[in-house]
Amino acid sequence: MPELPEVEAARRELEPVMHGARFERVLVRRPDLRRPFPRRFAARLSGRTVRALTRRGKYLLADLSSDETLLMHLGMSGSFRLDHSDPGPHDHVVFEMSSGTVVTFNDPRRFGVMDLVATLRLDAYPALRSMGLEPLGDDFDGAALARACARRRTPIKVALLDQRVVAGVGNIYASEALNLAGLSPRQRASSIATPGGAPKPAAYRLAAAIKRVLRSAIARQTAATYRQSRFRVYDREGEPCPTRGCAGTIVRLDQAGRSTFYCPVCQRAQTSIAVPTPRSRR
DNA sequence: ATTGAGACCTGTCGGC
DNA sequence: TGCCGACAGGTCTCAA
Repeated sequence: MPELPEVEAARRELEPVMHGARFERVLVRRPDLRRPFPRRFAARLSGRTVRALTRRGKYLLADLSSDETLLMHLGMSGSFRLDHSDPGPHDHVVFEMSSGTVVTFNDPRRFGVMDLVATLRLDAYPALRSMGLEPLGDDFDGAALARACARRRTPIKVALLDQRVVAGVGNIYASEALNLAGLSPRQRASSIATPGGAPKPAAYRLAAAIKRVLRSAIARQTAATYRQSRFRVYDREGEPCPTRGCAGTIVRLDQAGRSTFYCPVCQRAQTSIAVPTPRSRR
């Protein structure tokens, strides 16, 4: 489930019941997710008020009145539920909020994370410290993307999954954005930048495609209609490429152990890697 | 310093 | 029907 759009959708769902509310009771029904919970987890939350609920990449951040921040990551299979049903299997954490709502965290695979850190030291939190720009932020554009990709020799698809390059993009939307931008997932990340790190046109197209794909996914998530999302290429091996005028067929390929879906016709590696560019300075 | 492979954990789905 | 392997939208660590 959770890449940036899904996490943002969760944030928007939780915000009304958590923002300004107090943790009345915290139930930890299992001592660990991907990592053990921080010590005295429930006690440190109880009685605290949520001053703000924000998102950074795939993390949800609850700013607490105790000057600590609750970090939540959904991993591969995490989700929140707002109801009063009895806890079932894989319901690992239950928050009873003063707003009257019960927030239940469910995570079958337990790749999720819950952590507490002093808000003043939030920036030093390892996963956040090295995290790249927010793709929906104003400062993320072709130039920023090119800078982040310059000098990376991995395939561009693999680079997009690296949270240090762009925050919040995962396996689905990496494939989606590359298709929309008409870029091959196999070309080197550095191929969208000049040797000096300046953006090539592909960098602008890709940055715009990332924004567009994420925004439309958020809109779909937020829509009350719970219909299964339709993807351009993800999980569509053998189907026709959605690009207008393209007669290609989606293929699947393995990159760094993850599935990539793309159209070999309209996503041909543009530039054969080394396009000699005129003298450029660093 | 990068990069790839393996590990973590559980559920589901397709094939035999 | 039932079993078994392959695979799943994410990180983290380790070794080359």
